Amino acid sequence: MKAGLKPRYDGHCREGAAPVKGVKPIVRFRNPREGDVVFDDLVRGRISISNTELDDLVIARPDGSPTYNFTVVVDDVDMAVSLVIRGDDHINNTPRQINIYRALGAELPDFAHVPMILGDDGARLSKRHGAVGVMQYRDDGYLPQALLNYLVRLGWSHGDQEIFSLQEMIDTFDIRDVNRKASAFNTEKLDWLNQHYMKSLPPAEVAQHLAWHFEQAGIDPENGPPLADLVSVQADRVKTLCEMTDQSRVFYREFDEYDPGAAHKHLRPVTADPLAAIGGRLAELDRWEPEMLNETIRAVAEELELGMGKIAQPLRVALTGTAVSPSIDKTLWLVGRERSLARIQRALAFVIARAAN
RNA sequence: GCUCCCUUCGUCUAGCGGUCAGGACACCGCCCUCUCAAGGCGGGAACACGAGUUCGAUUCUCGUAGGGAGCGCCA
Repeated sequence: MKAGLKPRYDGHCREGAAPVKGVKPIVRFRNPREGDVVFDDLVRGRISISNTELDDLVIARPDGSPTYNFTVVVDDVDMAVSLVIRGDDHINNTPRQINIYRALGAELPDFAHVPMILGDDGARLSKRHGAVGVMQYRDDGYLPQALLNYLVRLGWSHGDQEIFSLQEMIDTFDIRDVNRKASAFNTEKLDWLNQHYMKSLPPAEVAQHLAWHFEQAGIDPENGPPLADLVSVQADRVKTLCEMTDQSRVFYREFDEYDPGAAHKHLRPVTADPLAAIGGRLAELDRWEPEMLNETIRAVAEELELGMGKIAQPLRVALTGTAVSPSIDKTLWLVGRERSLARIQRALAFVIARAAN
């Protein structure tokens, strides 16, 4: 090491030696001393390394158990593995392994060393930092299609195409097109893809995944609108199924109290009449569909000569307890007839009580 | 220290000697609008650096810098 050389085996028993009493020997691989090991990596291209850089590595310990670089080769030869795809941290091991393949008289597989994936912050993923199991993404509310699509585009591309169905991935993917550079995971783009799939997949399919999240959150889907209906209106308002679940509670359960800010701003005494008028008109409806709900609200607004803002916001707070929800017709639709009428009455009572103070 | 690998917008990428260096996410602006979104339109934003090769380099070669990996009787 002082001479700037690598620490390595001195070749003491390279040409063979008699067993030494009291010493349990290890077994080393007799690596060629001259020439280069050259291989064509499917993603890196031609890689060449001199045999002088390779040591006579240990392949069996004193107890006879084999070591990694040896077992990997033996195992892959046994299984007739024809293509080895692994992280690029194994590039340095490959020449040693190739020499073992040759010594074994085995056919060489193709090698493809793919770069690793970095975290959102560009730092390497590790157990301590950022690394998670795939199922974590389900827990976090991502659809399988979104994760797959995101991952396939990380380090690989097919022209300018961003959206890939599973079949398209299978048809167009080629390991040779994979990039050599490590890429950073970008959750914002995953979010975008997730929303894309929530919006474009059949609502019923998304609903199946959503049902799992409802169960996790302890919400009974039977206590409100069909999940597919929910998906159709919430998909373009949230990034994940978790958000969708969180923001949809109000359609399945009563809320405790109004958001203070929203109530203060929108449930004012002046809204009593409009709310009462809307409640009355909605009660007369014989069907409860977005289109007629929308017409009804607009008609009331027109009759009272109020802008939609003056009508929709108080109603929104009445229905959901907050100032943010889907468009007012869809909100009414999802809350459902009975629950909507009841909540309007509740808001009315709140407004009247407030006026009395 | 030695060896190997990597380097285009903030991020994911297209490019494979001649392009106004293209797309996507994100960001900014405008439009739409009952809130929040979604959507539409537009905008800013990159070839790490230095030498070569060449009529011409993002592209080919060699250096430099920066980053990563390996140099185990761990996998």
